[in-house]
Amino acid sequence: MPKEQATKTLTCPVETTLKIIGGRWKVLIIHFLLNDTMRFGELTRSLNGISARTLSKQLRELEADGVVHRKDFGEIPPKVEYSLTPLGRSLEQVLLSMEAWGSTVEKQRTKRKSS
Amino acid sequence: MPKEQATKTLTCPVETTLKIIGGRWKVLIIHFLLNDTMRFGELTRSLNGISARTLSKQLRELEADGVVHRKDFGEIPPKVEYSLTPLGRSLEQVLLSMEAWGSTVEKQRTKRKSS
DNA sequence: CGGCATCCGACTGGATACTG
DNA sequence: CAGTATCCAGTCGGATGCCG
Repeated sequence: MPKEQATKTLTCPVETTLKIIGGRWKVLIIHFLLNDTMRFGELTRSLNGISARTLSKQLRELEADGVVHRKDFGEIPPKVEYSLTPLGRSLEQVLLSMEAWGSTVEKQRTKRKSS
Repeated sequence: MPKEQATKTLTCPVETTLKIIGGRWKVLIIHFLLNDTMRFGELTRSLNGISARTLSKQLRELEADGVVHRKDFGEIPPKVEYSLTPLGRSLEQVLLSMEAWGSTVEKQRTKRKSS
């Protein structure tokens, strides 16, 4: 039985960050959770096309890395809420700088196409 | 002949950034090139353990994405220098914020271990 | 509703050998 | 020196089906 374990520390903090947020849907998940606490089903609908297994895995990894908090209400029918930890919320600055840079790349590409 | 093509634009600028710098060695390559223009062999030695094929591929991708500039001197023996484009240099802010966040993660992990 | 188990295909990156 | 060609292994994420 493989116990969930947090991403291994690499030599460089930048790579640590990359390992944690580098998953296919992770920045999107974080993006949504920055606005709201959300349930599993809400996330499934927001992340158009993600499968339950994949969403589950990404969330467990984020949880293991201390970015996401999982609150299980232990009810029937099941109810689980996901939110960001303080560490997760502190990722906003990183995402903002990445978004700013990504935007300049996209602008540059548009210019190249029209030239 | 498979033409090198830049990473496809995704819905979100953050994912664009991730696609471009998400490769196994890319942030390290950028890190070194922020300090210096470097030759292929220098990079090989700096990135301990990377194979020629892998380094070549990562560099071509970074070049296709407009981050790295490749200058071939066309001499025998071959001499090629790699440097960052202005766009590549503008990544420094992104790497700094990622490094800052990654450091806090590592500190937190250390605390957890010692508790 | 919120998962987990199983199976699987695609992609990435590594090892090795060879070349202009 | 700076690659390319070939082959291969590990990982990631998707599809599907089942369950409490």
